Amino acid sequence: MTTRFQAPRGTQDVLPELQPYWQAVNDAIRVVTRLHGFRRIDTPAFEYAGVFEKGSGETTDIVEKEMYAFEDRGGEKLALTPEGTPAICRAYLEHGMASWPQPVRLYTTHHMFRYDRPQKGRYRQHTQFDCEIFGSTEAMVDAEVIALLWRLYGMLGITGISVRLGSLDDITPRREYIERLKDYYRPHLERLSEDSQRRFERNPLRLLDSKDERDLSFKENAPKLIEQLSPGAQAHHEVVLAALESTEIPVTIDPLLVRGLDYYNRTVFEIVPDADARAQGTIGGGGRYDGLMEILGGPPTPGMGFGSGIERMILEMQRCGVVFDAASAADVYIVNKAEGASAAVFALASRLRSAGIASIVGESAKSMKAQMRGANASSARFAVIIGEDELAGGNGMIKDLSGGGDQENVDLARIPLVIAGKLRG
RNA sequence: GCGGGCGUAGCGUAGUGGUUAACGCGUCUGGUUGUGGCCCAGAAGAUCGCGGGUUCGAACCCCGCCGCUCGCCCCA
Repeated sequence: MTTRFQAPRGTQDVLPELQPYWQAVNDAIRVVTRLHGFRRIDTPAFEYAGVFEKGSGETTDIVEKEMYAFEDRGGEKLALTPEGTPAICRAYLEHGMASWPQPVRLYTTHHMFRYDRPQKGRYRQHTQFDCEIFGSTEAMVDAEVIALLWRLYGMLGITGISVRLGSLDDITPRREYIERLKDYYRPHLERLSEDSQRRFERNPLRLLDSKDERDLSFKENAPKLIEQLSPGAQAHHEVVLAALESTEIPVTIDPLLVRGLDYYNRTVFEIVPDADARAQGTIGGGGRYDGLMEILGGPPTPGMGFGSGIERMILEMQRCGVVFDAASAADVYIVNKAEGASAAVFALASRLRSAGIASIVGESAKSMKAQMRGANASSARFAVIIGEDELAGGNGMIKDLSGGGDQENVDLARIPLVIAGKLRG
């Protein structure tokens, strides 16, 4: 052994013992999306880099410093999807979904790739559940999407979380607000933290998100966007809030909620554990993006959606004490101890499986004791022992492993039927 | 990208400069002629994350790298 490989930084193997969580999440996603009339779409693992450069915004961290971008052998600039929404928008345009009945409701689960420093709940490859609704400007749609995600978390047993809701207004009034915000901060620039000085140039909205002590007093007195929304955005916001409050979803208005993507307007939201204020505590978030399709070269098409990290959902499930019983590996474990009986044993296993009975065959080279130990470890309900005596009589010994170990000799041909009956009983 | 903590068999740990690195769980094999779970016995399994340095001697001290983790930036 000279070289030992390990999984690349920020990636992880999902071992069998964790699979029940993934299974539960995927099952719940299928149910909840059906309840809301969403249909599944799958997009490629990589896209032309331009999809994200234009779609997510060239100055966003996701594109600027986290994107896995590369040239293929033909010189095309590609990128592993760092973010789902632009890719789904691209598919919407490419397949003429504007001619489908509107609005179009789509969901997917997709690997996302971002070159970032890993932490608990933050990986270089993670899996995101994405929902998008295209073609509706209605505020009710925003509330519905949030409610869908809320319902999913409920189904998964995730508790102690709440919705943070904000509004980023429409693009033009937001630009005017940003100018007012910069006017407010400009005289104090020298006294701000280094991070905030950078934010002033790159992403002024983030100034309100600072946790640095030096910035706090300025933050408090800064003009808040949510308090001076344009009339249309204000009305929209009120409808979303009222709809959510009508369904007992705990909502707090977060005037400082800023999302990392450029394309959002009006509604933005995050769902966060109450006990965990860190950024990587956020399990899901999204918002409205009425201008994104045009940025990608399509006709004006409103959109609303979210992304939610499945790895983070699972961490929350574990925090909430959600556990699964260890699944048994099979219903039947065949103890194979007859000289030259491999064909007969193989055929028996095949007939059991055809009858829908999960079966594992022991290794004939191992002793009967060892194979019985294997049967026990597999937590199979029955062992079927095929030894010299049984084979000679055309029988198999069915042993019930659940209790004291009752066993009976049964004609080989009848074994699947008998076991099916016992499993039902 | 910046700062802190950690890294010993598959897993959880003990060992903090001096003989063949210890224990529990797990794995494998046995406990007489063909039988599990409990028990008992035995075995396999670790170049002490990797590389370099200090030292007569390093798992233990120093440096670099890799990985995990916590905080920041930011995101799911």
